Amino acid sequence: MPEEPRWLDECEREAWLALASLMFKLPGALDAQLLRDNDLTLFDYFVLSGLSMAPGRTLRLSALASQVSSSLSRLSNVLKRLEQRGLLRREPDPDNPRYNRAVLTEAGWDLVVAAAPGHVAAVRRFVIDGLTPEQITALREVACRVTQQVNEAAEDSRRGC
Amino acid sequence: MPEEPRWLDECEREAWLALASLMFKLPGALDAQLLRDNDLTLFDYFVLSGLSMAPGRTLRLSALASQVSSSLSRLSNVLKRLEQRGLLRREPDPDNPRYNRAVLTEAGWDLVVAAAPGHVAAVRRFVIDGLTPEQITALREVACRVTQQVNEAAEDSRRGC
DNA sequence: CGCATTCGGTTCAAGCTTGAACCTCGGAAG
DNA sequence: CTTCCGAGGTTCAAGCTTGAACCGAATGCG
Repeated sequence: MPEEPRWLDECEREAWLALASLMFKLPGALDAQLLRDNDLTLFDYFVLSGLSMAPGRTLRLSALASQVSSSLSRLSNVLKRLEQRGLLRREPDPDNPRYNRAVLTEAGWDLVVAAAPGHVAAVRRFVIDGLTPEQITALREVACRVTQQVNEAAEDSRRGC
Repeated sequence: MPEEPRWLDECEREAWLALASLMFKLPGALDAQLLRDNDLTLFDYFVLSGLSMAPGRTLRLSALASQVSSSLSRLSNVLKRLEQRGLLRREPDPDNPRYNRAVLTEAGWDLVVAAAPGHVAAVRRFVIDGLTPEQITALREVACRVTQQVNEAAEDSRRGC
């Protein structure tokens, strides 16, 4: 249906290629640090850290999934592994027993506390410390905007079923 | 070794979380469009597109790997699949027969040409069209900077062996 | 000359992600 | 009442990525 598509101009192309390069490399770099030092992937860390900041160190699974931008399927698999390592438990939500929640254990909390400094240092090294304050603000705005566009598209295509 | 780590302030944290969210969602959204419409992953597309823009539609494997920010191992696996689909060939480099090159076939070229409009439209929809020209420039600078930091860290750790 | 290292690339096993299929439970609609 | 549907989760097979081990060909370097 696109008769003559609108190609990217030079500036847009460079921005997109740079972003693509970032997307391909940054996750690997952060994964590598966490795996080496704490035997966690970046995704594992986000899950545990998300729980650690929630009231009662607890979240409903679907809330957790949306917080870490993942499918329920992926989250379920990861939770199984983390539960086997004793870092969290799954249990029915006492308020509404048809929901499940994930609860961070003491061991899970300790691991987040132990992993956080190294992880934050890596985020600084790779991302934050190379940028000016204006660039950090711009990054936040751009990334929020893009995330929002992606979410809207996802909702649209759900509606379009 | 980190006595009291430098945590992220509110602004830095927001920027980092937004970027993380982007990194988790954007690749999936672009993959989904290409898979649905052209049976290619984003990574496949970058490989084919990289070849299509190279002189002679040909690149040495290691040059291609660095262009698409991937390990040689990953590239080798992907090339095997793309070669089986007849989209490219591998052959020794005539200039220096100990190197191998990947050469885009006619079918590969046709597929890139067919896939490009839809892919560009998705990049516009998810990324470019939501941003002002200043934001696009800022994005390029930020993403370049981050990529560079990651590359430097990778080189450092290679040196540090 | 010979030894070791590096570079370019491939392969393999282990682990991770994805999407589809499935299950259960609680409404809403007929 | 019962039938249907959707939301919350889980599971499974298929496919992808990763890192380590490996190979052959050059290129030091002693």
